[in-house]
Amino acid sequence: MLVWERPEPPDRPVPAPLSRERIVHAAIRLADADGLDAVSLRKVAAALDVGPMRLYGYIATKEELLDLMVDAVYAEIRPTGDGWREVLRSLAEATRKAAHQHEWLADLLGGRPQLGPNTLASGESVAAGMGGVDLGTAVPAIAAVNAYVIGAVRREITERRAERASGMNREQWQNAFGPYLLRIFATGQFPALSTLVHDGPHLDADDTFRAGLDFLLDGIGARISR
Amino acid sequence: MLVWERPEPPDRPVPAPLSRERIVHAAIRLADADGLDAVSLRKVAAALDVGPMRLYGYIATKEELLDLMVDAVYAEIRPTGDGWREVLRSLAEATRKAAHQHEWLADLLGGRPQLGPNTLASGESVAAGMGGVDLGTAVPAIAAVNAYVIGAVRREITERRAERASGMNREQWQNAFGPYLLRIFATGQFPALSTLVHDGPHLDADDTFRAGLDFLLDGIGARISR
DNA sequence: TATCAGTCGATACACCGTATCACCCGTGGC
DNA sequence: GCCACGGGTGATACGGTGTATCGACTGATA
Repeated sequence: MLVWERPEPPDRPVPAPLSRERIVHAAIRLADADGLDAVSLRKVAAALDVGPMRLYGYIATKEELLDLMVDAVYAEIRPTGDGWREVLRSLAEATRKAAHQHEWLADLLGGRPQLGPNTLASGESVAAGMGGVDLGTAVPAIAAVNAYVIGAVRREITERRAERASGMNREQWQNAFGPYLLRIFATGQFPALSTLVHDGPHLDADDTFRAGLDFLLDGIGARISR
Repeated sequence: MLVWERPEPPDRPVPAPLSRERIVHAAIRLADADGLDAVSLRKVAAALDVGPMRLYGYIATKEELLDLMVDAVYAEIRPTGDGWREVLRSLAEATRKAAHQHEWLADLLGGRPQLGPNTLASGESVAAGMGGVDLGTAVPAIAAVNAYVIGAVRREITERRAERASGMNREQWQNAFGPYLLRIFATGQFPALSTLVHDGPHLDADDTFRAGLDFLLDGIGARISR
């Protein structure tokens, strides 16, 4: 058998070897582009030019893949700052920023126990930054900030999607849901809510997030200095 | 034709006519029993002794069914109390209680815009109870409490499921994940986190939820009385 | 060179949400 | 009283999902 009968095909370069990292990265790219629903094992495998079953040599289940995706994003979430307040604020802002870059994170945050290396490293940064605060306060404070961030980011991304789905900007959104809400409010069933929506401030997403976070940090601060 | 020729068949009573309410109720029962994954249009239809396509005469899509389920649960969430603090606390506790009775609520909360009648009625109760608080504070305060509740409930239910999945009680959970965490902590990569887990308080779910909620309400109170 | 072990992926299964459309039944018109 | 029609119903179908199974091929070893 002659050597040149099996030349290295130049237009089909030898693929990089499969790995957890390549799989997770491909899944993240799919999710970033088309949302979490676009992440199926078949599509991830296809993006890697591989049969679907091949992935099971690297991950046990789809849930594990989702967990790995979350942990991969946590690589970008490294709270820093001087003092507990800056650290907790940094944690919140970094998580929110990550969710802006990867909207699907909002669907996954808080939905599974996260014990991956990057998540733990993020936790380590927070724990280290709480130096001086007594543990009896630090533990519930961290838990509270985490809970707030999960919920706030979830609501924010949900609202963003709703706006995007029905037209583009907030004005069009009001045109879409406005009639329905106007009709509801016109019935007079919800007078206080109507007043609140009508006369209340129309904060943007940034201000809303920070206002809530400030409430929480103020409350924590009051406990610490007590 | 004689009257008794068509008696009411006693063992096959005429089925109640189909309705949104009956569909939603059946779906909630399925979700309560076996989780959200057990809610498929086919199973809901089967529970109602009906073909799957029949449901599309009452709901447009599965997402709409999920929205209706959430709104139905909001019928139980009617915050009451004297003064903004009691009202917000009542909102939080009632939502948490509902999630305890319907764990799937934790998966849905905050994941879709909720404009159903019961959700709006709940919002009305909150808005009405905030009387006296200036709107510039009330709006972000309500948003913050909602965000906190969504995240806190999500984390709590997630943890409860993890415990239930790996044995039964907290001790068994520690035996399941303990070795992994011990090995991680033994590497010394996460000293601060390790200290926090080791020497920190081990609050139960009730205390954790209330501690975070108190932080938030304290912070809101500081703003109101300023 | 022959055998074997192990990896890989094609195929299969059960299930999903939902589009389509033939059928059947009840009703109105003749 | 009979028939044609129209609309609601639900069987069937389609394209997708996660994953179990298992035959075939590959590479290494005796």
